[in-house]
Amino acid sequence: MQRMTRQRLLIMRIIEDAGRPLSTAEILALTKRRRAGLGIATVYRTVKALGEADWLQSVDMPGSQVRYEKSDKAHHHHFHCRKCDRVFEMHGCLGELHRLTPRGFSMERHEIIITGLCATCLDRRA
Amino acid sequence: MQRMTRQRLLIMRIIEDAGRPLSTAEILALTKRRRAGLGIATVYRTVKALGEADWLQSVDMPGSQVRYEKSDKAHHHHFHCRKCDRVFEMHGCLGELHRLTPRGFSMERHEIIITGLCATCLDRRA
DNA sequence: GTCGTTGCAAAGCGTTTGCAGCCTA
DNA sequence: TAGGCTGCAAACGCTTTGCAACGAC
Repeated sequence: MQRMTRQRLLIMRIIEDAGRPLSTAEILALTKRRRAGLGIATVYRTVKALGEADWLQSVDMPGSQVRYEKSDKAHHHHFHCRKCDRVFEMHGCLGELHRLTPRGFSMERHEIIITGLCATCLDRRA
Repeated sequence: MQRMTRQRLLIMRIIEDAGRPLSTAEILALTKRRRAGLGIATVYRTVKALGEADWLQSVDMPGSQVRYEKSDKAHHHHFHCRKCDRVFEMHGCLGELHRLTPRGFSMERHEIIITGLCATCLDRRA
């Protein structure tokens, strides 16, 4: 992360504007929509570099591609819409997580993922 | 799932004996340990067929391979050891999950994943 | 004997990497 | 102008699929 290039600025702007975690495919599609496409390898290398710089963090969704979001957010979890495959941020968390951890095991991180239909897909189905 | 073959019996027995969700690679390794190796394609096809027959279900662990476990278990969640990469079952669940779901969204499933060190890896480190 | 199942190898698909050329600092 | 960054294409690792041979029923 030593030089600021057109590609990096574009990717950072796209992630900041998204309002939800984006996959590399989504990032690439959004660069094309802005008529400023770039190589998929650059997207992968950039999100990796931005992660190492602690500017973004990855969001692993089970059974789906990894998404990326800015790392300056408060602790939160994610909602995965099974219809449009988009991921949304959910505010808050649940206590009592240590209660689930098996005896003798140490908890370092936790993830709560809710799957279902987002508001848009619910509306469209009606 | 029309014929019961040596390969299918073996895979079913391995999953039943495991006591924790297994990946296709783990299943294959366990068949080899029993000196009864088989093709990796057979493992994939068998877990798919067993899933369609509702005998097992897949456990998607973020950033790791899919694991498989018998589907006759009570509702539970999973612990992922970041050192040995094994996945363990955790009993119980947390209430209040609907509290996290965004307004206008519908929750269908949820997943709680705790990451850390399992008892074995904690002991070995000491 | 039939045809569902297996094993191999090839094909897919998302992700990573090698390398020549580009462009930021 | 140096060398970090990009884009292409090849390589990779995991998963799926085509096809001939096998074996459960």
